[in-house]
Amino acid sequence: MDKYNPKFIEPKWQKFWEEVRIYKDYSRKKKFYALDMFPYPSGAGLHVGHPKGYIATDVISRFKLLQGASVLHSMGWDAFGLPAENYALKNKVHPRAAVEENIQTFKRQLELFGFTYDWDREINTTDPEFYKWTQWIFLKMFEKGLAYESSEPVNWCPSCKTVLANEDLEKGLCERCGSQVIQKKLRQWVLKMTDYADRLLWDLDNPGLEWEEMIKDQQRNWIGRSEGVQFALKIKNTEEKIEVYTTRIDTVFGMTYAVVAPEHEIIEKLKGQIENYPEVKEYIIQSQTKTELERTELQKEKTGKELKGLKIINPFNNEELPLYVADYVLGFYGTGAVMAVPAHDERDWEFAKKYNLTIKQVIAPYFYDSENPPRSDKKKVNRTVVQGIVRNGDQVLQIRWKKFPWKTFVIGGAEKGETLEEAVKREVQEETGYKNFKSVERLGMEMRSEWFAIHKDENRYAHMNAFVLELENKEKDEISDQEKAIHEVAWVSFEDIPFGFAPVGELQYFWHELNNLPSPFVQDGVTINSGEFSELKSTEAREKMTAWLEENNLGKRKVNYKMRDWVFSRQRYWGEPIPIIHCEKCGTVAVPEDELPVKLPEVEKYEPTGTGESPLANISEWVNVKCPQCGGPGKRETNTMPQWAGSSWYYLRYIDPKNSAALIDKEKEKEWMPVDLYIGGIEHATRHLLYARFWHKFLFDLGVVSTDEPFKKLVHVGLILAEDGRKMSKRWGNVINPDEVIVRFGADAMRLYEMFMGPFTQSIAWSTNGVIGMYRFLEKVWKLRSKISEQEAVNNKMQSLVHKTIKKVTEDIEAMRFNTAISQLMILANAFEKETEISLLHYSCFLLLLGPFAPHIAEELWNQLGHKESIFKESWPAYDPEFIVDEEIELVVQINGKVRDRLKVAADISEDKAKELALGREKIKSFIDEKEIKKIIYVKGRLVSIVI
RNA sequence: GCCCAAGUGGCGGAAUUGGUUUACGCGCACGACUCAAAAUCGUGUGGUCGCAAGACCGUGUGGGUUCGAGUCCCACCUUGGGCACCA
Repeated sequence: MDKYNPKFIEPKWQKFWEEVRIYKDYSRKKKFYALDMFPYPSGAGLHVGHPKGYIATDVISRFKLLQGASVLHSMGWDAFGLPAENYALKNKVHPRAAVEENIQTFKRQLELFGFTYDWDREINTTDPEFYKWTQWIFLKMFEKGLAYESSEPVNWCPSCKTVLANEDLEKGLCERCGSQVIQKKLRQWVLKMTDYADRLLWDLDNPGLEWEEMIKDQQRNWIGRSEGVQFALKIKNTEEKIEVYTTRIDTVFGMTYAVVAPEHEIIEKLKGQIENYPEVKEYIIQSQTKTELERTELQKEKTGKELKGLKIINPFNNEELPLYVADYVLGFYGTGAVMAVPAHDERDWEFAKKYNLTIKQVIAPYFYDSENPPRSDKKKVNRTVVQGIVRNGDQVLQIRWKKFPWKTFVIGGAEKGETLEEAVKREVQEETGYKNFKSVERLGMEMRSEWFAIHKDENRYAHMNAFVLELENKEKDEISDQEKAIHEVAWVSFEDIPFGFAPVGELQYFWHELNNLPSPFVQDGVTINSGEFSELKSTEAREKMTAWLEENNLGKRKVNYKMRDWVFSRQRYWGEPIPIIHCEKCGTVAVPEDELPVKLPEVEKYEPTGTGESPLANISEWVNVKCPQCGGPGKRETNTMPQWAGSSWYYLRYIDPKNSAALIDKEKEKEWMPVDLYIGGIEHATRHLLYARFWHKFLFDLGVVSTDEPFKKLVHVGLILAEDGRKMSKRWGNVINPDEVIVRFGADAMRLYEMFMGPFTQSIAWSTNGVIGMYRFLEKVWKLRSKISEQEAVNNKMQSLVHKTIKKVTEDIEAMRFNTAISQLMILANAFEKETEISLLHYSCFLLLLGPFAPHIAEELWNQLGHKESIFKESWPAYDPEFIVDEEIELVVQINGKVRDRLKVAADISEDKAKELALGREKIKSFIDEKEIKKIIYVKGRLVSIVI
């Protein structure tokens, strides 16, 4: 073989690896569990984006193998669920047949890459031996009261004809088919995920959990924990009260009305006393028929109706306040009722504006004391300063630049007839003595956003007022950045503001000030107009008011979550049957464990019925069974589990795939868990990854697993976009099939390219030319064979480069910086190319480093060197720090920070010698000339910086 | 609106964490081999001015800190991603 030809090399070694079970040696001391998110075997087959994550896992697996670890790395199929079923329906085949066919395609495609999968451990979520345990977990949850039936309204997709979990929605639409989801009351199985909410949230902060911060943030957001107070508002002249939930009890004295959601029970209960009940009823019907689209897209115009005749009482001051029904209050969150504080809540404010309700300010901004900034959090302090000016009595204080190095304040104001811009310029010029104004001379040209101007008297106020009004009349995009900047510094009369510190910034704020309205969105500050709770910091007030409510038995602390319980049943055929029997006498009864699995029966028609029943309901011989408890007539649950069930625990099964007695053997579990590295798509951040953690914690509580988190390290794969920069999709016709790439360039070139494209987690467009580049590199490596010499390494420079490469590649693989690892390999290959002879040792070393990325060619060349054993039985090379040190370095000479000269010096040069050499250079002399040298800075091994 | 990430050549991207901006790859230009082309090899490749030596300007924009900023601080702009009436 003279020419590099992957077609001959790759299948040969793939077969070899399988035969010698090179990566199935599980006897080594160190363990490494590498996990890929197993694919959904769709009909389309793989596109080039799919394997990227698998390649990375494989690179690391081979790297760990070479480092002497036993590596668990397998593959399986997540084959239940809507897409498989919809595909089957469309192509008029049985889902099982479709899935089997698709798996074959996927498997064939994956095998082309030479992955280190142990196919003996292959799993399939639709295999009864697998879903037996999915059902078993469900039963355990049922036993513990975590799986329950509910008839709350749920998301229903009219096109897929099934209910969906909150996690299955994308902007209110069905994630699968994009249809508008409606709310429907249906009996459903629900998993009590909220019981685990706190653990799911807090364990994200475990120091051992090496997850990307971004994914943790998404989960935190999704869980949406909020701490607040729930308390009762009595309804005047009745025995009834409504419970409200708030996180801002410190604003309770600003409550000027209360609102209930349209579905709130109080309306029906007290309809006799609601004077305008017909009107209210009509409003409720209207809002219920509003589609989700209207509710969200119609610019959130707030609507509502007063419940006339009902007055609620604020327990803090016994004020009687009106009660409204409005659909901006959500029925399912909190208590479905809120206290409304228009002065400090944007939504309430909008509503109050529209219906002309009282707005009462109860929080004032801080007085800003420059000696004691109000917040310890630096970021927030900055914001505060940026939006405000300090005042002390009649005097405006200048904030010292030393204290706030990020901002310079200019004190002054506009004279009559001056624009604000002119005023600022003038003031700045008058202040030229100011130390840090480097570009005062350029002031004539531009306004700088960091300058603040402050008015001094009413005339100027009026002037500024006009300026702001002028801006208000412009379209948003007509306003230039300059104007925005000016606007930002514009200042208003702070005589109106109780604490002398007013927010400025957006027009909205401004408008409020001009109209003498309280600033609506002050989030934090000091309470005012709050009776005995006045003049407290918000946080303090919150604490005291909560305590007061608790002491008087009027309310209690409560934690709320945005995350809902997991709606766990689907009215579709292709899923795990829920192992429950409904008995008239005994109610819902668990199928006994020894009867598991409850197999999915064959049906003639597996189309969804659309009635809220699954197609299984029609098979009477399957449905009608004896009750396991009383032996009387019972009916099987006909709903099936959602797509995410099997994937919530599959990673455990790879460890012990054939165990028929238990989900997993305890010893084996301890040996392998947790997963050391988990790689997959970011789209699973709030679905699969949350569900899996939830189930894992449940299994932990059961004692089935020994770790409280399943995945130690989690990294997401960056998307591969099409060459046109769009997502790869059949719709655009820009999908690239990996088969074609492998046929043209081989698996090694493709593996290399996908790892070389850029940072692993980043989305980058595919480039076939890039693959060609990798192919050339492999050809180069191939050709280098002819230069191998058995002689010992004598070339010091080459020795150093080889050791540097070992260091770089080792560290880069560990940190998953594959792109720079490959760059380094190329640098070494390029250096080899320039030599007439390459030491055998160096070349062998290079092959070992290349192996994880391009295993086939590495194995072939290793074999050609005369080795009988696989290269992956070798051990990873170590580098010697001694060889990495350069003998000669290039020293940079800077003058005032600019590079003026470079010189080659010995690496161990002394500081004095370096300075002397630098100053002795002709070029440097000519730059220094007659000028005085103020300072010379020396950075070892890098540079000499001369300040003149 | 809120939260997160990111802006560096013609393109994908490097940059020892404050110290030579543009490593490596693609593309492009020129040269060698060839009757020719492809392939391969070699050389060059941020911009402006200049015959040249060289000078100046350059990491989204405007400032700041520093002998020195892609990197740190402040504000703004743009592009992706997530959440979205969650009280």
